[in-house]
Amino acid sequence: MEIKDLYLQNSLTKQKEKFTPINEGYIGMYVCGPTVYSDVHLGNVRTFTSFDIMYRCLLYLGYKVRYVRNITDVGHLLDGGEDRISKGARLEKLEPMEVVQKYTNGFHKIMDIFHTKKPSIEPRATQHILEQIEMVQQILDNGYAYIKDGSVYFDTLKFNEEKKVYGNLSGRIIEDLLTETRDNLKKQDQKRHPSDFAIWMKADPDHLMKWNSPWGEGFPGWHLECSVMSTKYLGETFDIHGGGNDLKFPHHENEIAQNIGSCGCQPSNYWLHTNMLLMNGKKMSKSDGNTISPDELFTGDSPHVSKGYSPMAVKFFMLQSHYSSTLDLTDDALLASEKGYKRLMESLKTLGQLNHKSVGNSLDLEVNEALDEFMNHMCDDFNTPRAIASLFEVVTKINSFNEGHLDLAQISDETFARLKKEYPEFIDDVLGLKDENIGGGNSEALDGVMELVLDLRQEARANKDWGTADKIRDGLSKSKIVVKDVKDGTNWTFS
RNA sequence: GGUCGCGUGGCCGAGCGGUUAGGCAGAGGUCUGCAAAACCUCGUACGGCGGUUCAAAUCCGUUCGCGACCUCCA
Repeated sequence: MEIKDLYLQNSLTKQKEKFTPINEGYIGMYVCGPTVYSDVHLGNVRTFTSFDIMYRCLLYLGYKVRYVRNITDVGHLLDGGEDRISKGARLEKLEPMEVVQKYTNGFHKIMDIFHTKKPSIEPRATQHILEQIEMVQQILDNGYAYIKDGSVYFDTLKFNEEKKVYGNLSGRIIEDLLTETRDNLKKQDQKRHPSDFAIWMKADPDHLMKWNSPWGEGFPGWHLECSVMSTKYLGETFDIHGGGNDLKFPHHENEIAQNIGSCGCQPSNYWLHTNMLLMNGKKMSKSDGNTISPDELFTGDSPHVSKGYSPMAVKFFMLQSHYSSTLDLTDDALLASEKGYKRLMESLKTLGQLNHKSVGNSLDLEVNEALDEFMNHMCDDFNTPRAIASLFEVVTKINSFNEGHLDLAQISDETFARLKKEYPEFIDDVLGLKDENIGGGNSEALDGVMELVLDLRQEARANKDWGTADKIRDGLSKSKIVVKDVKDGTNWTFS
């Protein structure tokens, strides 16, 4: 099968390039996952939702994708040199792995709520200590690292002199890095150069998470896990590497250095970086406290929002901007997105109710064009805002057909079949948006009740008993059910 | 301080040399018992100042404002 051309903005080359996979029809994609030391926040959600859309889109295009997203459960250092996971453990009097499990569960729950697909493999750093030790050894053997008092450091200066690539991704110049950090040398006493970084850290006796290694008891450096796990599951060079753009430096830069330093090859052909979610114009950040949790957003229990917003409304809000742009979270924007999302969902329901009988095809072209545009925009670096714009072209068509403003008979059977098939696929399979009002177990019973109630109201209306008709409508509205009289009957939806 | 990015109509947000982004809000209309919804029409926006060009929101220079990274962060 012929797969449609896809163009990606590659952070490594800073250019938009036509995507060519290493193995035709197959894609290896690695995304840096969360560090599980506290609850996820919305910024994490935006990033992983963005990559989920990419994953979905690649699958829809017909690729076989192995999507690897790690869980970082060790190795992340705090300012004081303390492991993040250990810190969490000490504070909550839990085993480190208990902390890891707790927040991993929480992360999974939120990703489910946002209707994202599970990655093909979700490896953890602590499950790959042996491989990490091996990679440290390889880097040492290749001469790009040195041992200092039980720790192993990556020798960025030597690496750069030989390979000339350090700083390519993040646009740093190694000489600048050397001078720029000269005044904090005190914290870097073991390093030869300020830009060097630890790939293996010696552990203090009271450190909770530590392993034996050829260099003594210790734990792996943060950047190492991604180098190791991407290599293990996707090969030394794979297709796509993603992550938040705050990981570009030092994390991804160091990751590249480690891969090249151990096997001599560039880990990924295409690097994609998602931009930050802002709130009040500032980066939403756990460490700064400028944050809102998914739950607070759902319940509205936050000074930043006037009410609660459903997960899909929030997701739709995120998809209305490009993944590589910053997105400022505001109450007004959320309000607007919520309505747009509902209109989109309504159109899906309306489409399902259309009865088609073709007598012509004069409207085929515009329907097909709008449908074509969706994937065209998705294949242009996953331009979800434009793709959604073309979806709204279709919304208008569907509603016009429904209202009789456009003649549904003027599209061919073939086009109608395409509309019925692809439009819901675009929304659900590609964008991962689902109708939140469907399901819930009691909908069958509710449907029956509603049918009866609306029948009664219809009788009242037929008798011009407006008082009763309006009473029913107002009463239902208190239960968040909106009644709409259309030309041949009455519809209802949740508000 | 160094590096990079951004400033678009009331709000959010695409576009990045010439053609309608889109959503929400607002105005008018159609429909309707009323309402809601839906559909149709409408705003002529691109921080300031210069420049390049037949043509600039889109390129160049400059200036102001904002943000990100340089330290853990998606």
